[in-house]
Amino acid sequence: MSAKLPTDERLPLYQRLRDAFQTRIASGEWKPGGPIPTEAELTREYGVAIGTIRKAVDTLVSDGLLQRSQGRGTFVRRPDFESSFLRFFRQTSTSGERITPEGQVLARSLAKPPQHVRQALQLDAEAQGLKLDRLRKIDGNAIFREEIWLPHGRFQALENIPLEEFDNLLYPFYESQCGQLIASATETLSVSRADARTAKMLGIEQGSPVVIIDRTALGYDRTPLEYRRSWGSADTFHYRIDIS
Amino acid sequence: MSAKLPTDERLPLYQRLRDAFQTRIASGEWKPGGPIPTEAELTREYGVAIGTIRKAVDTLVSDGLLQRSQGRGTFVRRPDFESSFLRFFRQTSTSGERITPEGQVLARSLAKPPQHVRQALQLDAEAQGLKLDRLRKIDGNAIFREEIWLPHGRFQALENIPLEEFDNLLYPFYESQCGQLIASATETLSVSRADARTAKMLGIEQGSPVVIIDRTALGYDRTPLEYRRSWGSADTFHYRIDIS
DNA sequence: CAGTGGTCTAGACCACTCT
DNA sequence: GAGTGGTCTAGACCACTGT
Repeated sequence: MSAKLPTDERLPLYQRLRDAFQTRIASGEWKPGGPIPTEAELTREYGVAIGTIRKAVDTLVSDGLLQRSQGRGTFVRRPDFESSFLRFFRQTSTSGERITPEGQVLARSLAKPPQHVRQALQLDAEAQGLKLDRLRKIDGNAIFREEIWLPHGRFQALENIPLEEFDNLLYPFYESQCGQLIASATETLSVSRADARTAKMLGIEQGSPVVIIDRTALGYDRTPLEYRRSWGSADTFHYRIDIS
Repeated sequence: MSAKLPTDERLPLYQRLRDAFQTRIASGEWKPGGPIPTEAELTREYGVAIGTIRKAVDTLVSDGLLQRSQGRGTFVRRPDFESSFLRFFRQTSTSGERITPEGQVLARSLAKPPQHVRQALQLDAEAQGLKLDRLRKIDGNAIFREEIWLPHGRFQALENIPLEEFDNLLYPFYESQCGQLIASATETLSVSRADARTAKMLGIEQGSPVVIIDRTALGYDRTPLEYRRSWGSADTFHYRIDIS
């Protein structure tokens, strides 16, 4: 009855189970938002004690991949980037509620990405990239602008969709149009001064401080799927962290 | 044999154990860097199963308060702020190793702290604060400057120590001189432009972008012990986060 | 009510560290 | 070798969710 656990036999059982679960999420067998089998079922399927199953699930829960709900089941978590990103540019005026800024794709092109983008997306020198220029607004005010690079191979479907039909949130859009799921991301934050183009788009003075956020977004199998650079006025920027 | 667990009886055992452990850390009974009793001893002392002890310890480990070491024991973690803070201002030139910047206290004064500091330190309107002006350098180059506010009551010992005798790292210094232990902190990051004083101290142009980090540091019992504002040139600033 | 995850127990054996 | 934390098992009972 016990299913095969392909990973290294020397590893602890619960780690091998975690890898197996992660693979089932990455492959789409366990779908984002959907439930995974119950602990009792997994116990039967893998032939291990329920405590071991629980420990494997625990690690994925603390990694943010799964979500438990007592009495209902355990679910594949759908990561919520847009709001997490927004925390950076906190509107001082707002009532404190979460607002998702509008997103408008201004331009699209097919080109060879520059070297640092190639590296982030792990593309070889000849690979083509799909580039999107995008503006994010709240209440009609430009908050930040974005340059997005996608590996052409996986995102061909986006090539012919009219720009007006791009959704406000891109990650669900990637999922519905291209079957590509974003699972996690790494961001690097730095500060620079606005160039002419950025200043014009954001309605700020050229040379005034801007925050730059570089994001590489990964799929469940940790393949890089998107590289994104965002520019926002530094004035509205506040970021909070807890250390221990 | 079972020790008393003062916290709410309706809470799960492992959470009440965690609270009890946290209290023993906060009180100094379990000292930073030192070992806590073995799991077997705790099992006897509290009269619960070892698995429950382990779960309580697990939560404190993932909170960063404890650290396990197989075969040796479990230890109270001494948080390592200085290096974590440094990650922000990463030297592009360096070899990638961790360097602790030198810290030099330039001035000290006793004054009523401004309102936002009072609030952060939870001081009443009449309370006095000890203020330190400090410069942090790497290889003799100023990296950032700091303004530090301490509640006078707990830090009186610092009042008469010659400024040259302040250590490079303040948190161990607080511990040895005043018996005050820092356990965690919250930081807020924002961007501004250098005023005349900051520009001069950092050797940058007035008006150029600077990163401001506001930190409130807490003791193990979550009492605010230090408020600190740091200014650094935005050019050398890079901060990395992982989202999921 | 049946089914889910949450808590708790008791004990076996393993892997590592120190002396 | 003695003692520590790490892994794994097996099973009992509780709390919550949906029907």
